[in-house]
Amino acid sequence: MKIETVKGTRDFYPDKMRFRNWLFDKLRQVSELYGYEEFDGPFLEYLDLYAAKSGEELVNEQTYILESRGGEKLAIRPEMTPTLARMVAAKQNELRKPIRWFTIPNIWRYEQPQRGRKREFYQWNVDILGVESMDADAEVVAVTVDVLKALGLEKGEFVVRINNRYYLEELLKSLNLDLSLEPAIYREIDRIEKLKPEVFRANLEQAGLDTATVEKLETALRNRNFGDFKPLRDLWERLEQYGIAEYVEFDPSIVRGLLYYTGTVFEVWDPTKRFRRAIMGGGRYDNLITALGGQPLPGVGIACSDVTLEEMLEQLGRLPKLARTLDAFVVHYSPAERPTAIKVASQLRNGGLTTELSLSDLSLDKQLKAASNSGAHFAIIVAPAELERGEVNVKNLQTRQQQTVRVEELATILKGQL
RNA sequence: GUGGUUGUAGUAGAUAGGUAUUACACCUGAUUGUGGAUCAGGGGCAUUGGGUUCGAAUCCCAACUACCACCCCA
Repeated sequence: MKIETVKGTRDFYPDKMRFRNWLFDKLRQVSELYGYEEFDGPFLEYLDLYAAKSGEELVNEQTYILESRGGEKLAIRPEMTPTLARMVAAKQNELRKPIRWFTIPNIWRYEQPQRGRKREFYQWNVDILGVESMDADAEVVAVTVDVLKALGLEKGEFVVRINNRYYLEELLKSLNLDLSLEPAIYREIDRIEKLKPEVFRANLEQAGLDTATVEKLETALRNRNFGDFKPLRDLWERLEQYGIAEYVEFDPSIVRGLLYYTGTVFEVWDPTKRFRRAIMGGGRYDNLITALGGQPLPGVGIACSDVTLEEMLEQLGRLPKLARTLDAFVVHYSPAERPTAIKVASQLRNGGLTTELSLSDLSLDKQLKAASNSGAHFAIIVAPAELERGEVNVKNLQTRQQQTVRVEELATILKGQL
């Protein structure tokens, strides 16, 4: 019987794990540079937590739902923001404001896997709560830009497209649109880039708009100038002060699917359009905490997945080359030297050097080959003749140069040469 | 959930019905105290399950995977 991985899941062999750790380290470093603290929550939540605000599609179609033995409906987390909101609401008064938190949880969504999209993935979330002004939104965008730069992306390789849902609302009002049509209209607006113009027009006319209105809407959505709409003006002023205005652009067609967003919404895109989808997404959610029983507390956050980031880096040829690193590999000439080899290895480890010890009595040839394949900087060869003088051979596996070193000085000397 | 493409050793990549090829990797060896070269030798593979056929990697069906387009999204 051959058992494979569950559809849409991944094994992280050490090679892959090295990349994942590298990625997470970058995400943590940048988050912490801005004063964000890491948190985590449970893998399972009550389904009700998502029922209210996450959006029908996400909850009904994409969430893994299971029943506990006690008959309660549980959900495997399909996103992290509701957990964050629940945690914040539960201890709202004792938490220092503003709340700056980040997390990298694994998230599950029942979707058709394809490139850049799995069923289990890790999702970096950065959130700031307790700030009403656009200062918070600007900070989140700044963290986002810095993360992408830290991952090695350069200007022109990504763009943060920003909109404000209230701007869009006013726009629709100015066109005298029936507000009951809004969800349908938003949906089409969100997809405008992917749809052919004819299809876009046809869809909207089907939703009840007349041709003249559709044309006006199209023109308005092409507008890259938000005029005197204050929240966006405030935001842009800050973005300029951060020095990141060159990485962002205003795009009135950004909507986002989650119901809880209010005000600012933004997405990171690949300007070359190699990805026909957002790489990151986020926005402001001013009502979510009250929806979960807390006092009013505004929030802004962004999320992205390890899968899309990896795909993005790969497409751009920016995947880091991460070799396994090991300081020393200790080999011995014959079984008689093994006790000393063990002592030598312990000594190196006590000195803080990562050290692998050969555990077999294979020929020196084989052991050196193993040392070479281990990725170690040095092979330490414990052999009888040198041992009589209290010395071991140290071979630099890159330069192939060999030196003789007194056992007591080994750790110190190696540290100096790494 | 819908439609399409796909699946050959660890990896890459031939094979258009007749005992599966090659490269790299791997293992063994080349007078026994030194790894990456060279040489010689070696093991391992047609996703799975059915069907057609004297005979299937090859044709047909199904399942599964990955990928692509919808859908949606990170």
